[in-house]
Amino acid sequence: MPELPEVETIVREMREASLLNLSIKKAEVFWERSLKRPSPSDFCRQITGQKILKIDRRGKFLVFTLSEHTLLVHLRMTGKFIIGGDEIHPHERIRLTLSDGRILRYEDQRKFGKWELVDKAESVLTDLGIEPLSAEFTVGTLLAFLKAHSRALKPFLLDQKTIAGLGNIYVDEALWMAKVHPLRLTSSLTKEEAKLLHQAIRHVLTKGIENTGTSLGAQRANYFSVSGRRGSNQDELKVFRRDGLECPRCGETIIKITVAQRGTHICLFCQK
DNA sequence: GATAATGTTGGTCG
DNA sequence: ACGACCAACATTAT
Repeated sequence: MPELPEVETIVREMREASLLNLSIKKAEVFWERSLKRPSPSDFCRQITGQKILKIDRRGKFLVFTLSEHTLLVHLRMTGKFIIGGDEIHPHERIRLTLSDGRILRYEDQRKFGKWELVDKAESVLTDLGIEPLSAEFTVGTLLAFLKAHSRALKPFLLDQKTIAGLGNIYVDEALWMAKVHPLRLTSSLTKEEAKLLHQAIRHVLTKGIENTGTSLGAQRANYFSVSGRRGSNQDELKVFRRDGLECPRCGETIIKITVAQRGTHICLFCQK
């Protein structure tokens, strides 16, 4: 669930919460496999005393630049950060105690998320594709990517090696907005369709960030940001999880199909 | 109460 | 190179 807009929201809220320039006083690992490397004991020993110099996002990764190392965190499906509180939550996997006394807790119900403490972030991030909200991501670059492959559009957009940060929600929304079917072959898109798709991708991601992310459902398992606030972008979704309801553009019933083993929501009238 | 489905990614196997 | 399938895991919906 945390896709680019959700991760971006977390980064911004961490900066606003003044985590920058604090140092890490203590680290505790409650679930070892949430840590990809190094070992829990090495991790705790190495990270203790390091200062948080920068907090950034690359694709769906959170990138913490520390004084000696870089901490990379991928939230996968259910990872989340919470500042404050004291009791250990049942889903809490790792905890950092900061120099001002505050606690940064990492919860991950399904345990898919991963932390990694590395010397150089590049070693992990090199395989990631272009940032879709960067100036380098133009219609021209998208068109070149589309023509370079011949595969279904949806798996292409979900592939982090090409464009970094899109997930199931924002891909369905972007495809609906651009009026293209998820099974269309990348190589078959016209220049005009590529332009619409480029606009749509940037639009849904920008809106998602403005709305501080998408929080589906009412449960705790769903996305909420560092502050505990839910996002509001779920109210803006046009097709995702809206199967059986009317397409907001043409009134046709939205259907759900499977594409690349992922639930996929489309309007068959709008997306041929 | 069993079974299916769930936002992500990485691996294997054709 | 690409897609189908599975695995990691816990919880909710059917």
